[in-house]
Amino acid sequence: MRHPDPQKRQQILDAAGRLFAAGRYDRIKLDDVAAEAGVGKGTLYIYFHGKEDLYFCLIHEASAALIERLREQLARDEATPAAARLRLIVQELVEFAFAYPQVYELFRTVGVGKDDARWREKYAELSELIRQTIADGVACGEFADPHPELTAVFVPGLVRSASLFGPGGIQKETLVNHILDILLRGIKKRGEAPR
Amino acid sequence: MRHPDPQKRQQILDAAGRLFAAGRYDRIKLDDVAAEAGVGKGTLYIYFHGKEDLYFCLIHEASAALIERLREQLARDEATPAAARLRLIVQELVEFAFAYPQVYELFRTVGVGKDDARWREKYAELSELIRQTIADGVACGEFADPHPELTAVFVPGLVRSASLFGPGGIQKETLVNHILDILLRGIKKRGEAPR
Amino acid sequence: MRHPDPQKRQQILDAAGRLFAAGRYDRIKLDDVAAEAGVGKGTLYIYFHGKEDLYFCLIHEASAALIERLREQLARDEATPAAARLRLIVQELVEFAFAYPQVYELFRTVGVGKDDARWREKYAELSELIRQTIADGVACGEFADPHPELTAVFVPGLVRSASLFGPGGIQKETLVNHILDILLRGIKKRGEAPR
Amino acid sequence: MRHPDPQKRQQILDAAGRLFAAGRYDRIKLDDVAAEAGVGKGTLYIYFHGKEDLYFCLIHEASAALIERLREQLARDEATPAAARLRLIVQELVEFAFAYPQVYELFRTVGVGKDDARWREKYAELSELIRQTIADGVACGEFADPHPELTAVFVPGLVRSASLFGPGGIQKETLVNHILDILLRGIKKRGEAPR
DNA sequence: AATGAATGAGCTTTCATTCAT
DNA sequence: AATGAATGAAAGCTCATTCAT
Repeated sequence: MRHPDPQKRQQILDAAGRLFAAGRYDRIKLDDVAAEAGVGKGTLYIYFHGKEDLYFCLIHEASAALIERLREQLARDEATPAAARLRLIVQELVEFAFAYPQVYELFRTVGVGKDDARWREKYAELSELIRQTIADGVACGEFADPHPELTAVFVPGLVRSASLFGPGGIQKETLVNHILDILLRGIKKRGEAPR
Repeated sequence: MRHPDPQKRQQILDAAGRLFAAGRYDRIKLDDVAAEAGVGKGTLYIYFHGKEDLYFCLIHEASAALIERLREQLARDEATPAAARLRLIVQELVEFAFAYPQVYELFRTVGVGKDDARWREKYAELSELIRQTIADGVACGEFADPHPELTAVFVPGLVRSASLFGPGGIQKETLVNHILDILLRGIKKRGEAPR
Repeated sequence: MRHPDPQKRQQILDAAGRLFAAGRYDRIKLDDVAAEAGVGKGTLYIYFHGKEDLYFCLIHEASAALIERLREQLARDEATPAAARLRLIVQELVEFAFAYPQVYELFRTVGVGKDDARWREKYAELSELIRQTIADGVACGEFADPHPELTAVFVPGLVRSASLFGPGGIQKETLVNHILDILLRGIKKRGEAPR
Repeated sequence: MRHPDPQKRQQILDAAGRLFAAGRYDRIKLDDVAAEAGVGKGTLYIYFHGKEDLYFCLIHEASAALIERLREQLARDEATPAAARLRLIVQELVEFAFAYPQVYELFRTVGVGKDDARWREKYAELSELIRQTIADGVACGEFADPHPELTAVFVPGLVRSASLFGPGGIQKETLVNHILDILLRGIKKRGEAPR
């Protein structure tokens, strides 16, 4: 598996992304992927081992890109309070969900079979990034969370729920704020601030 | 499509549930479903229109059952505070996720294409149930939530995230508590306890 | 194969006749035959060995009826000239084709494989009847025909061609006359009447 | 449905012709057609939409070829008397029936359902060709025929009857002559030749 | 005798993969 | 390297036939 022309490889991944995001794995024909990418069907097999491989490469590279962005963002603002860093993460996730709804939709399609080792690994990376942020917040007394590793998996889950099932036409800003509201303060009405 | 023997129909649904939950839609052969159900292949077509129909009936009836249970529970405790009712919902969802992990896993696999109208409808019912509960809490001054319809879709999302990606071996109790903690109070450390 | 209720048997044959005449053998489902006949599917197997048997019984009995009628007619008019007897045959065939277009249509569907021994036998009977009539005409100097056995198979062929492919809305009378015209005198214009 | 290799398409049609002519439509398996043609089963679907399409293409192209030949023959002998032209037609039909008994047999199997529009159209073309020839003969005083359009459908019918049900081992020559005898002069014995 | 639910062999069709060009 | 015609394994589905009731 040499990849003589990285640009053509990307062309194929883009096409595949568009199609896989739009329909179920088993309904996407490689014929269509090839057509959408504007290459011959045989060419797919020069750049990928087969349908499954193409699919997982797609998922893998999309999530790698997302994580990469997140890391960069977080690295830039290392000193800020944990809540701000969490906001950054949520913002980035929402941003991503709006910018590449197909890819976000893709994530949803991933099975949890053993095939998906590569994807689970990426997901674990993402969770860990979030968990660390929360754990930092706890360490510095900003957060109180007995199960940061659990809360961590909630974060992308909230974004996902909202973009899949939430009311249509919602604003990014609104969504980010609401997720953070819930995440940070819950919905329980506070007693009057103690005098 | 008459259904002469409802028991046999259920037999098939059960078998299908087991298989579909364990693997991807396109890898499940109707041959296997028939074998698992202990019926002939043709029999499947007496009770269902085909593979797709079997699949969606499965989803639909599973979620209908879940919603039914929820409604019953909520009806029984109409008077309790909203927080208690929310706990009931989360408990029920978690219970369900642990009791029928296959079905919960099934939900994940549902496409969002137009085919799934029947399923979206069920999902909407579930969300509405939750939204109403939150809205009630807001009405009686117990909750403060500017977007109950958004929060509503978060609730099953949290359960899903936890059961799919959460740390293995977690206790139902712990999970319910943590979800409610987040949902009600968030993770932000409160100011000093009021004197 | 006992036939406990001859009337029910006929009921089935009638229904089958209607359906087989309307469509290709392989497109007719025994389900439909049973429904059309107003009996259970299993009942078909009490009166017939199976689909093939039902089909051939149908053909066989229909042609037997036709031949029976022909024989009766011919027996009644034994003394008439051969041309008149031939007219009788053509009339009867046309009559039959108009009265039971389904059955006539059925004849068309018969395969010529070895399965059809029973039908070929019936067809041979019909041809022989005609051949004999022609041969009689030759014997008494009324006809001149070097190949009566060939002419004999032409006769039902002409009726068939006309009813299958002939112009729609044709009158029985016209058809009979034209067939006899051709058969007896051809289309060649006679030279001026001698002298 | 592109047809990249017309030769392979013909290969398949030939194989299909051999098989369909030998047995009933529903007993012919595409597996066998593929094997007979020496191609993979999937290849059939590159060149045809499916079994039905293959079948009708077969019928259509065979009759198109027959009609083409006829037209050529007739064009060559435009000036000859109508009787000679009719002989040409019968000769050609008989020739065809002997050369491609399968195809002739095929014609018989065609349903008269609405599917067969394409075939009926071809059949109409053939009839019209014959009708025109007869009408010409009538116009120039050679024939007397009050229903040329009816006589026209008789012509292929005669060939068919003979080849399907006629006595085995008959000579082409004999058949052609007998058909023409009947068609032109009938079987009625003429009065004594005019002195 | 009559039924129709159940069956499963066997069909048509699809599509990931290969490979000659 | 790139292609797309060819392939055939494997799938979904049908329906003649059976058989418990």
